[in-house]
Amino acid sequence: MNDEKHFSGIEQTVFYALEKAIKTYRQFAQRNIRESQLNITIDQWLVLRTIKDHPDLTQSQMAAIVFKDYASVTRIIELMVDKGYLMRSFHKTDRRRYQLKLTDEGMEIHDKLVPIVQYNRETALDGLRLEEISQLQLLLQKITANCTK
Amino acid sequence: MNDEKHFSGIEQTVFYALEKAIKTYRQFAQRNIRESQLNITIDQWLVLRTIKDHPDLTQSQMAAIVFKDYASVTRIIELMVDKGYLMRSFHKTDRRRYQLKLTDEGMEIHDKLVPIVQYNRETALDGLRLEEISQLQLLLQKITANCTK
DNA sequence: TTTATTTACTTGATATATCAAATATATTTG
DNA sequence: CAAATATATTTGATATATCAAGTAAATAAA
Repeated sequence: MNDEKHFSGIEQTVFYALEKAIKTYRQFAQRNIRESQLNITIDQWLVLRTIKDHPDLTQSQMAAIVFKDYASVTRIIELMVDKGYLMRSFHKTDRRRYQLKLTDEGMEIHDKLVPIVQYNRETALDGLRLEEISQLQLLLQKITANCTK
Repeated sequence: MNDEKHFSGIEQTVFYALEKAIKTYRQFAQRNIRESQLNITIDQWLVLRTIKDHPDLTQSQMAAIVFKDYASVTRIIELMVDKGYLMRSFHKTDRRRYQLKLTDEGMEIHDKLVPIVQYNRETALDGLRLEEISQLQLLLQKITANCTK
């Protein structure tokens, strides 16, 4: 009789809540970035930031950090080189690699993004207590571990 | 001095854990589906299942349920029609819409998937107590709500 | 009943995810 | 050293996400 009963599946699972949370957060974050007139995607930002903080990583290591495929990292870097946010030069000792560095423009974008990202995170976590956040993180890590075994 | 200190950003945030959990789960789930020789993606499964359970929804309503874009739903349906899992006929009263129905093959795939999905979920949540799962769900919903305001 | 608006869906463009295959260079082994 | 193997990255193919623009039919308004 109750219409809700028909929605017995996906909608109720934690995985649904998980997908929904991450997608909603991404949309929210991307919207705020766009509204700040910054021409960059969240994924590009993740990579940009990682390069800035760890300029000596290989792309594979970087992929592991941002949790992306090698191929995706290649293409994301490509786009940011095209946009003029990144510079590629050959690596001193390993010719298979590139040496990546932020351009001035890349650095500028980076710096402008930091407070926005900060705001996004704080807003998304508004009303959650610190223990709740670590609890959340812990549970997510458990799920990750269960799927890796 | 401590190398860990350099990893001060993305890696530590809940959002990182969130992305990682959902991606790991998806990979895990997709792998299990593939190993069962079933030619379907997780997203196609979500849509297939929704059509089976709620055959009278519009594609927009469906998009809302599986939390996807209209465009994505269109294309996912397209692919499953091509694969022979879905049949499209015109809607009796509204010519803008299609009437969607699972083919016999679609139904077969669906039924084979149910236990696999069940297994995937159980495995991913292994070791989590029921209260923890609802706690997780609650926190995720809070985040979603914070990003929707 | 013509016009305007809304609803349902599709299409195009671009970004990313995933898997497999290809390239090029480094490293290890025999 | 030459051959085998490993590592770093790219490329191709296909699926999905997102946004914007387009089409067609239904509904509301003038």
